[in-house]
Amino acid sequence: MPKLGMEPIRRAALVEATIAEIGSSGTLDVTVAQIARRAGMSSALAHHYFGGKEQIFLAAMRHTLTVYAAGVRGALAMAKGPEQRLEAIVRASFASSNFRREVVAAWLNFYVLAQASDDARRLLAVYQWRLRSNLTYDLRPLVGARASDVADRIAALIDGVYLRQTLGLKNVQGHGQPDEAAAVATVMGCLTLELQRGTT
Amino acid sequence: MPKLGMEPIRRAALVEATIAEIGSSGTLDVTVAQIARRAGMSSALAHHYFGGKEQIFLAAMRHTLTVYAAGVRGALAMAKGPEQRLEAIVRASFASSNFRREVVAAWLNFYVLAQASDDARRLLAVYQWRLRSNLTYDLRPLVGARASDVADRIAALIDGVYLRQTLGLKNVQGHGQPDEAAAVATVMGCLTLELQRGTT
Amino acid sequence: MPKLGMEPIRRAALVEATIAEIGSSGTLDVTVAQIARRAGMSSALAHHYFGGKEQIFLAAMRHTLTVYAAGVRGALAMAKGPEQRLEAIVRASFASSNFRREVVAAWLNFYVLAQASDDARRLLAVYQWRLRSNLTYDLRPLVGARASDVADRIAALIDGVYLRQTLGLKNVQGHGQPDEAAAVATVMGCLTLELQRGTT
Amino acid sequence: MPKLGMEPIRRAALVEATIAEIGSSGTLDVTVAQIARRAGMSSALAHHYFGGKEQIFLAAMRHTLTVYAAGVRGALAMAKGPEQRLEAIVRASFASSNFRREVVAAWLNFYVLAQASDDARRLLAVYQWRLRSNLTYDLRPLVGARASDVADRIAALIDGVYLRQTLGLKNVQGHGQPDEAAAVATVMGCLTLELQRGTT
DNA sequence: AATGAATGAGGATTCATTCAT
DNA sequence: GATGAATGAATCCTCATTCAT
Repeated sequence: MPKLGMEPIRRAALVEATIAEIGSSGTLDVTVAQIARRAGMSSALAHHYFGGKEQIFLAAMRHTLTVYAAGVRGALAMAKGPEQRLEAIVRASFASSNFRREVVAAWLNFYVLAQASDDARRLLAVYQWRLRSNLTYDLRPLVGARASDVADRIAALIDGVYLRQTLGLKNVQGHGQPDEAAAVATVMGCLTLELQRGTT
Repeated sequence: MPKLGMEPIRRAALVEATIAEIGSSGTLDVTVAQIARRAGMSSALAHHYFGGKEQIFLAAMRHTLTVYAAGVRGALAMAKGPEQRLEAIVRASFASSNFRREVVAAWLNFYVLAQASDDARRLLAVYQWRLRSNLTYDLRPLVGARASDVADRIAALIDGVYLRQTLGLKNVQGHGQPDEAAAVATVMGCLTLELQRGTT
Repeated sequence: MPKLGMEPIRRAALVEATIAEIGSSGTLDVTVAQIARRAGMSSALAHHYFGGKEQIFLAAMRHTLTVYAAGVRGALAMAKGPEQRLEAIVRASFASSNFRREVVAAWLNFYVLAQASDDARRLLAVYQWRLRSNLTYDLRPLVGARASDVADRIAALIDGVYLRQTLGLKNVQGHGQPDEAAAVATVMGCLTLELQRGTT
Repeated sequence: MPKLGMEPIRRAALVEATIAEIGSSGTLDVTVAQIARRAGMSSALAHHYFGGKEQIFLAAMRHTLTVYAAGVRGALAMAKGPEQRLEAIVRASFASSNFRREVVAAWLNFYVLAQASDDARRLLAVYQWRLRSNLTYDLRPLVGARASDVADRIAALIDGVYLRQTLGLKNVQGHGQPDEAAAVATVMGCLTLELQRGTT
């Protein structure tokens, strides 16, 4: 029962399915047919709407990064002062919407995709640039000239926690399923020390 | 001219070629034929020696991790006292033998491989366990009960620096090519603060 | 705004588009979607009007041959006597309405279509039969019993000139774009000799 | 039972099969699988040896043109004097090795291929150039300045006879199966008149 | 020890065609 | 009348893997 205006619905379904499929296989070795099946349509339709596999991947990536960015933006909107804002960024980074098994696995694979696709690399670069920019902005009043270095450290730490999470091992001290609290604690531990040290 | 004792030579050549090929493509989407060609032999011979593609990958992984472990061990042997030993671990992690573009790219892909292969996951788990164990051992006398948390933090930070390096962006403040000094500085910055805080 | 009597307009547009598309690609490897797009409608509508791809092709063929036949008929109507009529046929064959790059390319492909489609073969056969018939009729009084042979020769020559034109090479001595005058000269050269020889 | 030196054998088999397949379908719409099956191997092997479908087609074309050229060369070697040489060319053009149903059909399709492939176009251009060159060379002493025009005429006539043959209609007065004698007669009829006219 | 030969399985992509609106 | 939606069926091509030599 074909209707009009299916395109956005189909595209969204495919993006979700792509993340889920990458997440569940842990790999980019996912066929368009698998993705399409999970999204409830034929692979031909997937091609029709996206033009090709890489574009499907890129759309999934864009979506993931957009959701992440929205989370950070929302958290920042409610935070008062640099300290709160920094913690908001960290918490948003591990909010349950992003820090789920499948999303984390997809994230890892986006880094791989970025090795081969310029578009993908650009997307990731923007994400990193924004994160670093956000961190630096709020670190400046707190740690002065060290802001830049500290931002790098925190950003790397966040990515590192994500990366370790992909193994499904206890990233900090717990479970196996992503542990938001532990992840936040790991990063905040570092951040706290930096803030204590201050601008020296 | 078939020779005796060719096996170890062939295997080593294939392992090197595998890392190089993964490194240069940035992906596990590498054909056995490519690897074999780079190693100067037919793909049939590669199969003969390793039995299959996955085993080639695993051997490459094992090799990479072994080289890394040897580097750490060597560095530890010359270090005196916990502080020196900790720094030795960090330095070894970014020693030029490991921290090269292609090796870093391979490393990333090993994390992906670990998502799909139990053997690969085990190898990475051992690496992480060993790193954490080393760190905890030397942190204990310096930060007491916090050793475990700090070890997690440092380990995650190291992996994060690696991960960011894959994008070829400035991982800390510079360049584009792996910058050993910057990487060490990033991690040591965190470690120093932790040590300053001590056991409180 | 659906209108009445759209059918003939749509059909004509599709036929034109088909010839143009075959002409510009040089091949029958043309998708219905391409044709429909060029004709300014959806491919579904193209199917609606023609029932299928082959019928679209056949319609384009029929149209091309019809235009050609009309050209010949018109030219014959104004010619006096066998010689003039023969020349009229030759001239009409290379009149600019037919002897255009895209039409020539389409023509070539109709020969290919005729290999696979009986309907197409019939259409071409009729064209050839008519041409031969026209030629023979006017040759008879001029070359007597040789009329049949000469007609074959002239007909083959006309087709040969068309065929060579598809390569875009100098069909006779010049250019690259269809050269009506040169084509006519080539054929008339042969015809003139035959007429000079007469009925012997 | 794999042997060595299979490559030339396989390639030859594929070339033959390609011509046969194009000939029997009358189209370039032939799948690699069909060709490979006819040649007694898997389609994968066909790709292995040729790299792709277009190259298979080009090889078939090259082969066809090479056989034709060899035929002409052989005929010329035994001919004495311009007249004999000219007739030799014409006869060779319709020798049974070339003038077979399937080869003629393939020939037609090579013209189509030439519309889309530069390599194919080049091959056909070389054939035409050689034919024209051969004709002109021997026509010069017989028809003087008209050599060039006459060569064009004869060449076009030869191609036209081929083209008409693709329809399987009586190209001259007979049969349905290629009629070598009739074809030769058609072309020689024209040539004879030209020679009689001489250099005027 | 080493490889050319060979293939089955699979995957991205295209396209004619159908259908509900 | 007209079209977006949707798909099954192909087709080209790749590749890991096997085997006979």
